[in-house]
Amino acid sequence: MADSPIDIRVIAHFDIDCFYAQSEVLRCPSLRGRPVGVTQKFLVVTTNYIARSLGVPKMVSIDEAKKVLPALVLVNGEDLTPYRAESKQIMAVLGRYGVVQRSGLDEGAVDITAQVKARLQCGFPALSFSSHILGWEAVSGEPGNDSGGTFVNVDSTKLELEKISGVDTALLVGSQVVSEMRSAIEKETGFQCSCGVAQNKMLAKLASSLNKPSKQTCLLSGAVERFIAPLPARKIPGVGRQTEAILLDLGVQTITDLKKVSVCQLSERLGARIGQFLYDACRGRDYTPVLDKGPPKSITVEDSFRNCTTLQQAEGILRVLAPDLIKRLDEDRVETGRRPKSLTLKWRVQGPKWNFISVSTDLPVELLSPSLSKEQRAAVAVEVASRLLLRNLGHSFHLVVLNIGATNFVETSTSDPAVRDIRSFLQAQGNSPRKELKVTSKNDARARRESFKTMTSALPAGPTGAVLGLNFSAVADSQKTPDTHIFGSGHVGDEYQLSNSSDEEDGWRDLADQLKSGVRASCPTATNFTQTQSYKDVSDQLQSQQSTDLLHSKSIFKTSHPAKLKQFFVENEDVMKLESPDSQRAGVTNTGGLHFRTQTAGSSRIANSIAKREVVPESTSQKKKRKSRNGTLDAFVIRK
DNA sequence: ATGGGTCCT
DNA sequence: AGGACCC
Repeated sequence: MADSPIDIRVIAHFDIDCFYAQSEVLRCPSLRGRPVGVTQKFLVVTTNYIARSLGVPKMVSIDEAKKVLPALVLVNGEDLTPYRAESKQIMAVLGRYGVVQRSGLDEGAVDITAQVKARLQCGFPALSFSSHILGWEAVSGEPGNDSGGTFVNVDSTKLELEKISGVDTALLVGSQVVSEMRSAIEKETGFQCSCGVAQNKMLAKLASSLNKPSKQTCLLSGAVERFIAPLPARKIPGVGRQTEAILLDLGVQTITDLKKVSVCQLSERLGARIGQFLYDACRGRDYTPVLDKGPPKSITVEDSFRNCTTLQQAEGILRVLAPDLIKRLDEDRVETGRRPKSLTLKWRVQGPKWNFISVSTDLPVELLSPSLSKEQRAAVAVEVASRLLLRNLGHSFHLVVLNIGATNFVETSTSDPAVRDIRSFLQAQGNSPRKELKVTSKNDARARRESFKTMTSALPAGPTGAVLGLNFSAVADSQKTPDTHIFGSGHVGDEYQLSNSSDEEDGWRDLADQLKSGVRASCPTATNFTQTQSYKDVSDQLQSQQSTDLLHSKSIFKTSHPAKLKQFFVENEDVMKLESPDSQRAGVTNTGGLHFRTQTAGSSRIANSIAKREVVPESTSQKKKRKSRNGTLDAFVIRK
């Protein structure tokens, strides 16, 4: 039965040809035309196709490779930094054509169904591309080739359109799209790749490895069964050594063998999930969508070595690794705004058992603190890691691999790209229409906003203040510990009820009274930091006191969560640094990222607008007035 | 094996 | 925390 058009998918699987080796050749043109191998430690991890044609496969020892081919040019590829950067460029090109699911630096699946459908809107589009095609005979009337597919320069004149099924039509148009994608990648990044086009991720991946390098293979529907039937079960992505061994025990070698085993039998030996997966896979079925997995869930650095038997040696290794980790975490923060919560240490000891041992701990906030030098932060990492090692290894050990990394990333206020660079953000406010801020965090950001609305609408009408820029609100913890506050992030445009007093300090006191009167039990509200002390001062204070007045003159709240408060200060330090005498002069109280302007009764227009939750641009006269005092803040906009 | 990653249990 | 899998 034919698939309904709504079920048809066209998936392309891309695989950059010998990625590391190609990268080295691209960055060092004198290598072009020569056999090249990329090394990590004592291994040649990959070779270009020239080297392969001269007898050097990938994953051989350097000694062996040199013996086979003395002319082999070896390049060290232990530092993945350039590969990561190039991979990102390539993935960005792919991303223009559909959702991309990366797997490793050099591979990815792209769902190009939408592209295909768009081209079929106006009937069968003109085709012009070269591809290997399995099942060619069914759509052309020409003879086909089952080993690797028929190589054809496709154009519409070769096709017997009336004979082609909807699925195959889509796959052929998809191949046209893929041909253009490969050209785009090569033109924009220099990289050549191989590609498979099929109805699902598994088949596309299998097809992509059929013809290399720099070739594409299309697997038409009629050829699926006979293509996969003779393949070893191990070829199914997801079937590794262990599963292969169990299948062999069941008498299964090929996909054809696998088809004869019942789901029950498979599930018995391998668990229901893998059982069902294999049952589908050997029939060419893979219903899993192409999913963008987002930024990495862990960032780690590691090294391997021959002997590391003392803590001093381990620390030496960590001192090399830690700066790399810090650098990568910083880059990640610039890109994503998130922060890792856990530090993991993983190692392998010498011996027949090659398994990794791993431990994790809370990642010390100092590791990410912008006020500490990179060296200081690296030293913190080394210290924590070495303590972890000492605790878990005892005194006699022999490490061969050491890995340190960060996981458990959480969104922060700066995870929102719109507020990541508050400097440009604030500058942009005056000139551009207000950007809708997206609340992306899966946590309680939405709930917080909702409860905030409840709070602001429940409060009596009256003069109101509004947050001008990025703000942080203190979320009341719970009733059980009065005077306890957890610090979280608020949002641009959140509104706060302030006092009608023109005296800032009274305003804050009123706010505190509101909180005390019970509003805070269920609602987030504003808190008040002033930026008169550096993080270090606060940190010292926090360390010396269990509960501390935040700051002298304007502090209202106490905290019973010094650790969380400290975390908050570290997280937001870069924002807090924005504090400038200018904003003081402007009559704006910048309180640790909170930009408040107190509205007196005279500003009824704005007060009303806030009540109605309108967007209110600052009036020209207001702006002029303020600009005459200072020019740092360009807009006063209230949202919702 | 290398220097990374993923997801599941 | 460890295992199986992927490149």
